[in-house]
Amino acid sequence: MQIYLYNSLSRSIEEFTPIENNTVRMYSCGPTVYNYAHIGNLRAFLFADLLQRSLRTIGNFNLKWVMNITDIDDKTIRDSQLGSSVWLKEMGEQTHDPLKNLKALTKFYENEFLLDISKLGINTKHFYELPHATDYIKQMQNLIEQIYNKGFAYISNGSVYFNVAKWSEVDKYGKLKNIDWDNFKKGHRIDSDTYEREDVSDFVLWKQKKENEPYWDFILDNISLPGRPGWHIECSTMEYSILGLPFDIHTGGIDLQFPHHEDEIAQSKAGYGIEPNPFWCHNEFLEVEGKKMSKSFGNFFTLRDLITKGFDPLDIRFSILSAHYRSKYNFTFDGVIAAKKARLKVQDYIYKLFESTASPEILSIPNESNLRELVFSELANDLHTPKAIAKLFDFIASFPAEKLADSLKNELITIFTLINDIFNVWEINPKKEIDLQIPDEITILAKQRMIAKQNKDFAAADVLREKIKSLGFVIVDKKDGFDIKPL
RNA sequence: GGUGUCGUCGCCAAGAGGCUAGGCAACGGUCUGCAAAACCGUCAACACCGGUUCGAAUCCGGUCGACACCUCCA
Repeated sequence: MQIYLYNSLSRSIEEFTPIENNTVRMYSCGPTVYNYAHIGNLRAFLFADLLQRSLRTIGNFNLKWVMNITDIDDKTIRDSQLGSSVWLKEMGEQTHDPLKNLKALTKFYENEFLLDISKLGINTKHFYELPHATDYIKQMQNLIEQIYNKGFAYISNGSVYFNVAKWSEVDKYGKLKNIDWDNFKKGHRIDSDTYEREDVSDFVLWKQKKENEPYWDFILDNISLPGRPGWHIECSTMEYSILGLPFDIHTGGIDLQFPHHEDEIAQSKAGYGIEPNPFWCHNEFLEVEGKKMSKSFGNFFTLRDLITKGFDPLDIRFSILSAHYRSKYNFTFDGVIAAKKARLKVQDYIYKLFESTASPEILSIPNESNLRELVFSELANDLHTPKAIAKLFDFIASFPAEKLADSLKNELITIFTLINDIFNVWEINPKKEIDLQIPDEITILAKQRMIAKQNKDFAAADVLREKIKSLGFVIVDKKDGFDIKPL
């Protein structure tokens, strides 16, 4: 099926076709590993996952999906410095080597990050590579050198800056976002580095080392510049080194449009001479209770915070997928609970597909109600998950599982398997009878209740049911007996 | 200050000139001793004020409100 995607470059929905045959090369801006990922971060990764799964399943493309791990920046350096108050003992002993400390901290959070996204239903086997910025220092220096040699960079106080004014003579700077440069310069941008730049819009390619910071040697134009890379240069370099230029799609949060992605385009084009990628896809932000997530509002949640509160990561995945990726999503606990119920409703339907129908009433499904077409055509239209889900619910209501002929059920199992290759929140299996350990105490109370019930002493029966409930179990009456389930 | 997005039923969330989106909740029913679950059914909304139009949530202007970006940020 042809896939259409909104492209931030053209600000419109475009037909997507890969540059090279049937393989899509996609780069996603990944995490800076200085802390646990929060749900806002995770929305961006869930969006990238939705996109790559849709391309695989609906577009039938092979995927080369690359996501970088930023393991060097101001925050990772700050938090890994000797004596850091946020150093955890799980990271090991700190040393006097700043680079070793940096690696220990970032490795720890990288592992936690990979665990988190796995819980959210992202299959880490889908990644072609998860490159680390610190493994590409040489390549970054090489790119900086090319930019410098072509005259689009200058050295100032031991750092190297990109010359935006110079570059603007050659190509547009501001492709992804309209910037009012006159007012931009008047704006309250405050940066300690400002005075070292020729112009506030210039950005750093290479930062001079400071005391007790990790650094790499770098000789540019016969000048020794011990330091570390700027933030934007890493993506340009890794895209080039791993995927090659131009590649197909670049994803990231909408906040990265400017300056990060704008700077990436400028760097790649200035240095390598190639516009990096034709498609830019950005996801909107997630808010919590209608507000930007921030620690001061008390609405800042990491995935593990939510798991501690009893939320299932798959329900978080489904709740985030229930909003379109380009609209703000208002994350609320009630929303996750509603998503859970909706998700389980579909799950129950899937379970029923594995049960045989004794006297089926529905023997065929008309072509216009083909579930695969209904759902995939919505997803193919700029990943419209809310509509896809609505179509799914319409279908379930129109074709109840208990009325379907077995042959239809088998077809639907195949279709649900495909749909779940994208959503990845359901089990495409018969319902498993879970062997729960019911405490003897509960079983005894339940038996007492059944006896009271048989004696028509319903008052006593209700008291016993309440007692069982207070102990965390619920009694479900059946024709001749009862089931005990955890609350 | 500049730029942009958005205000849709109790909640979440689609729609972008005429055609019931959907989910959760609520209410009624089937089932049950009563429940729970499940299933069936009901229900409603387009921030405000003007304008364009035969017709406006949808287009235009204004007002109010929310949020974001311009600084590290998904």
